[in-house]
Amino acid sequence: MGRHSCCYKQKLRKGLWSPEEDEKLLNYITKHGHGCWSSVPKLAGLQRCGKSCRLRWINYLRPDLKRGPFSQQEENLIVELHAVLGNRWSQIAAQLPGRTDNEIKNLWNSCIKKKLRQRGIDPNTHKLLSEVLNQNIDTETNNNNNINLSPTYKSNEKASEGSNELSLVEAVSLKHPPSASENRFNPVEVSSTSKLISSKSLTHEGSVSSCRPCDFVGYFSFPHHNNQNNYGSSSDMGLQAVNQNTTFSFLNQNPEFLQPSMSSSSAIFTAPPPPTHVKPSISLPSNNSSTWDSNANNSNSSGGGGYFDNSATFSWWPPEAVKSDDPEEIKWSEHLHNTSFLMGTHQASQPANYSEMKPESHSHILSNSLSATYWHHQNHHHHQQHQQALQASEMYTKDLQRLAVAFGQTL
DNA sequence: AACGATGTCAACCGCTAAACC
DNA sequence: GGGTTTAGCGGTTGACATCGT
Repeated sequence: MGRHSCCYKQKLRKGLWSPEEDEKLLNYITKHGHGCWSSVPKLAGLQRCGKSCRLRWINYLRPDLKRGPFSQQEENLIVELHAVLGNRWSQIAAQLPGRTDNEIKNLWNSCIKKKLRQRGIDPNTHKLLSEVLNQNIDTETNNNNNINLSPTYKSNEKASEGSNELSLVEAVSLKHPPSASENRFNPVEVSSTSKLISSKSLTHEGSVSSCRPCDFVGYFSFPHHNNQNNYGSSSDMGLQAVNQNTTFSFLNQNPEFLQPSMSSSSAIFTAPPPPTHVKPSISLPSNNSSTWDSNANNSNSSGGGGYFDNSATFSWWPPEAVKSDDPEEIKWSEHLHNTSFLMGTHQASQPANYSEMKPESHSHILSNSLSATYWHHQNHHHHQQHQQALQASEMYTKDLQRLAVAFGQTL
């Protein structure tokens, strides 16, 4: 770990925070609020730079932080959100109250990525690794055919690395849209989620070899677009980006639209009707349900009645990943009929009190304030959801406009 | 018990965009 | 309009913990 340039100049402390420092910062912000971060350390009597104080507050001292390990449902949600948002950790964190972007990023890099790879899923694209391999071969083929990518796209290539943003193959498909009969790199597919949803794996009433969140995003969000073959307006794109965020809550609330009659390695899905109303973004527990904490704590309970409980009854892991001789795992796979997406391993549910799981110097403060701050989450989240939906809309519109510029298209 | 490999996570770095002057 | 400051974000690092031999 290095030191901020400002820390060098002022010979400020670096590294781990001591309990005394935490207490100073906590006391100061509790009394005065943070105001301008650069002035906080001086006023709080800390030998730290403002940036360091801000980070410490956001990632550790903030009273509304949820402590303890991630529940299975939280992990599933992160995977779902990552399939849509890519490495936009702050936006993902915004959907998980009490979790920080740093925490989620760490979890992703240390744990979830590994789990996905173990199950043959590319964590960057959320596609089967074999599919990704095929795409790379396609890409090479296209490159050999002298398809020139504009500098604009190339400059974004690194940015989209590690995310599910438009892949090279997808971008090329915009430049060279296939015929309707081919329907392989359908622009609609790109517009729906900034992800390619291969007609090979999802058809209107087709057999799919694997069922992944990214597939359902495009499919259930915009089934009425299936036969379109135009690029749509930029405003359409924005709306679709918003719709895309509705997909998971739509699925969670309408599991009947996912009726996988699992037979060996394939499942048949019937097409759902288009959503009749749009509920922006991933939903949090409603006011009628118990708190987030109780939902998380009930991760192993099938009848909790919260955000995660009406989940779809399918798994997006390759079937072989589910098969196991271990009775415990078999039992777990049965349990998953009542859960959202299968993360594979049977992890312990959240303890009743997070602070008990991970004793911290300020755990008593954090746990005491948790329930109080949850009210704040509940009451402000609808507004937050709306803002995030708008942001997502703008974000995808920008991405698509960038690509449009790159390929001389008008969106 | 010792040691290296691996995993976890808090904290830092560098960058960007917005706000401010 | 341009320079500076600030806030925020994602990538990376490194200390520490745990595991395996």
